[in-house]
Formats: sequence, C-alpha cells, structure tokens
Amino acid sequence: MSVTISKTKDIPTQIKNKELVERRRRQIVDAAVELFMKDGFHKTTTRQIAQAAGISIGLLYEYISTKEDILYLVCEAIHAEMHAAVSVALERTEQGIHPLAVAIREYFLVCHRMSDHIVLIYQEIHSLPAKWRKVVLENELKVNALFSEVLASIISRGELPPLEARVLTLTAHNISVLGHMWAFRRWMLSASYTINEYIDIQTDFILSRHLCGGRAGLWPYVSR
Amino acid sequence: MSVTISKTKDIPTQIKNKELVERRRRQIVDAAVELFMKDGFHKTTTRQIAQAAGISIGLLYEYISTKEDILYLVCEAIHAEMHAAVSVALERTEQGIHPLAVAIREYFLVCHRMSDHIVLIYQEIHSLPAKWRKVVLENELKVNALFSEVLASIISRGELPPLEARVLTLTAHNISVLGHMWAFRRWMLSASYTINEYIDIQTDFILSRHLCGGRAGLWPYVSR
DNA sequence: TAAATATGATTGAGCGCTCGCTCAGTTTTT
DNA sequence: AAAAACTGAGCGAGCGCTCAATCATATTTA
Repeated sequence: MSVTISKTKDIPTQIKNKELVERRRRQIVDAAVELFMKDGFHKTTTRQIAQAAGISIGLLYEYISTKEDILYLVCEAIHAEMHAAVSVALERTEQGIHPLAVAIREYFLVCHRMSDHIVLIYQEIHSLPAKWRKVVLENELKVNALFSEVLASIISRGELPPLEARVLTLTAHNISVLGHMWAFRRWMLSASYTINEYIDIQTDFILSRHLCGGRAGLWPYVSR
Repeated sequence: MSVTISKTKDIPTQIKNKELVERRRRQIVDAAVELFMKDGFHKTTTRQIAQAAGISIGLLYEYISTKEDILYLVCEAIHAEMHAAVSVALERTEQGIHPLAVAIREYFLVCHRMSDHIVLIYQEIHSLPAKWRKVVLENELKVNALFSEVLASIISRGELPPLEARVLTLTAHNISVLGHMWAFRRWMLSASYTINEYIDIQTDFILSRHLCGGRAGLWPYVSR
C-alpha cells in the first residue's frame, strides 16, 4: 500500500529542490514501510532501504540525517493516510440506518485495509526519540478526536441519547482500539470471523450501550 | 515488579545444577525485564543484562544461548504472572452484585499493576523467532480462555442471558483488549480517569451489552 | 587427615562482524 | 564553469558471543 506525505517536514535535508525532496522522500518512505513491516525497524539496514528506494546510501543521507528520521517519516505518513481515510469514511455517516453504525463500519474497514501499518506503529513507536514519539502519539489522538466529533454530532441531532463528556471520550477510545484489535489480532480472529462478521458483532456491542438508555441501572455493581 | 518462572524451560543450558539454573535465570529475567521496559530489547546489550543480573557475560551464556532466549524467558515469565494473577482474580467472581463486573474489575486491576509488562509484550513480540512468537501468542489466548470460561459459567448460572459461542468469544477478546488499552494508553487516559473511574465506565460499557436483552433490535444497521 | 585430583561454576579479554554514517570524488543540471 | 545531485568504498564504534584460564567445591587417594 502506498503512503502519502502530508507536508514539508521539519526534518532537515541537504537538497535544495523542494519537489525533489518530496519525491525522493516518498520513495524512501514507501521502501521503508515495506521493509519495516517485514523485518521490523532494527533488523532493517539503511543500505536495504536505500537499495529498495533505488538510490545510494550516500544519497539517502542527503534527505535524512539519522535512521530514526526514516521511522518518523514512516509514522507520519501512515498517520496522514489513516487520518485522511477516516475523515473520508466518517463523512458518510448520513447514510444507513444508524449513523454511528456507519461510522464504525467505515472506520473498521480502514483498520482492515491498513492493519499492517497499524501494527507497525504499535511495535515501533518506542524506537522513536522521545520528542517525536510525542508527536506521533498526538497524531493518534487526532484520529480519536474525529470519532468524538462524530459522536457529538450524532447526539446533537438527537440520534443518540446524551453522554457525559468523559464517557463520550472513552467511547471514542473504545471504538478506536476495537478497530486496532482487528489489526493486531487478525492472525487469530480471521480464522473465526470475516471482517464483516467482526464489524456486525462489534457494532452490536458498541451500540447496545447507547440504545437501551445508558446505564443498565444496576450501578454500582461492586461495593468498594 | 518481580516475575516468576513457571517451569523448567525448553531452553538448553550448560549448567547441571537445576536449582541454580532456576535461580540464575530468575536473576537474568528480572534484570532483563527492567532494562527492556526502559530501553527496549534491541537497545539493551547482553553486557548490560549480565551486569544488572550480577554475573559476567561469559556466565550469562552458560544459561542461555542467544539474546533472543532472554526475551523468550521474559515473555514466558510475564505471561506466567499474568495468568496466575488473572486466575486468582477470577476466583472472586462469587462476590459483588454482578459476577461479571467483579471479573472485569479484578482483571483490569491486574492490567493496571502490570501495564509496563503488557506494553513490553506488545512491543517486543515481533523480535522473537517465529517459533517462539507462536508460543507466546498462544499463551495470550490462554488468558482469553479464562475469560470465556468465566462468561460461560456466569451464563450457565443464569446470571447473564445466553450468547452465541462466537459472540461470547469476542466478548472475552473485548474485555481482554480493553484491559490492555489501559496499559498502552495509560499515559493519556490517566490524565482524565483514575483506574477506578476507568473500570466503572468500561464495566458499564460491557455489561449494558448483555443486560438489556442482547441485540438492540435495530439489526441490520446498514444495508450492504 | 592431608594432599591430589576431578568436576562444575565463573570470569573477562577479545574475535569477528555488522551497521550507521561520512566524504572524496563523479556525473548531471543549469 | 559553477552548482546541485549523486555514488559507494571505507571508517570506526559497538555488539553478540567464545574460550582459555581461574576459582570453588566435591571426591579420591595415600
């Protein structure tokens, strides 16, 4: 799966031609994504990346300055693609019988398509320098925010009962993570469920929380 | 947090004395867990591990034969501790107002205590040789199975309405992963929620699925 | 009982190799 | 002919792992 780079990056380069930087970095990122998914960040050598990108190691280091730079570019590119895909997907929430069900379906399908990329980020984020790790994690939150907005919008249209803000936020996290779960447990889940079955069951799981009037009325369940 | 080794391992050693192997390997694993959590597997050197364990590198290699062996021992130890803790925790499901709520609470508290270990496994499992990765992933499934059993038992006692087998299995996965979510999003979630608040909201989320009579009756939500 | 011997545990200097990165030099573009 | 883009041989640091030597303790011998 090819991956797009969002903006001119804060990573320095020796090359003057901006478009060239854009093009070469896309080559580098596309090559690196494949290799990282196959062997992981640490087992992949810069020489391999350069070769797969079709340039020399010397030239590679004109476009980045450390190997970690490449990982950062990769994470950014993946998040850009995730964010774009989810944004597009969530615009369709007007169709269908229940808008939240549509949102979940579209989002889960994005997770399905990009599952290798999602797993890659889970696995390699700790190899990033702390400064960039923070940036990548905050990007993750932006995808989450998309969900919070959709939830809020659905509620404001009266199609879901109101929720406390913190319950709403956590619901967004849950949807987000249950999507990721398909990615990193796919090797096991896909033996028992197709992606559509998975979506159906999980949609039921998430929606019933809201469609039967909030709390089940047994609160608190446990005395502490 | 100290970690226990379950059984005599299938990893070869040059040392004859069995108890010594057990003791030394515990030293090695304890040291490695700390270092791996701090710096990750690849950035940690075998020399560091030996030093932290209080032995020489030479001796280290009398007890294991590759660096990956150490990671395998670490993963096994963590899973043994998780499995033990969850088993103990799930035995208390007779108390409380709703047994599933108790199970969720106890399990989430285990995830809370062991969150660094859980994150470690998510991050480093791909550094294991394929053969052992499979073993570790299957151990993960065993924890899941504990949950399926508890669910089935609660249902058989009539305290939850019956579920299709595959819905039940997926519910076990969901509980399991929502526990993990606290571990790998703790840096962010703990700013808004205490572990108890998290447990309360998530319990509500999970239980309402079952306490309002299964499907919300709007099926299917989307026409395909 | 003391010395001699054998066995297992332990040490750490160092080998061999890999990999990130550089830079002197070449080719291409303007 | 100057600037920009590009090449790849090679440097040097670091790492996993080994092995000859040493130490500790049990066992045998005199």
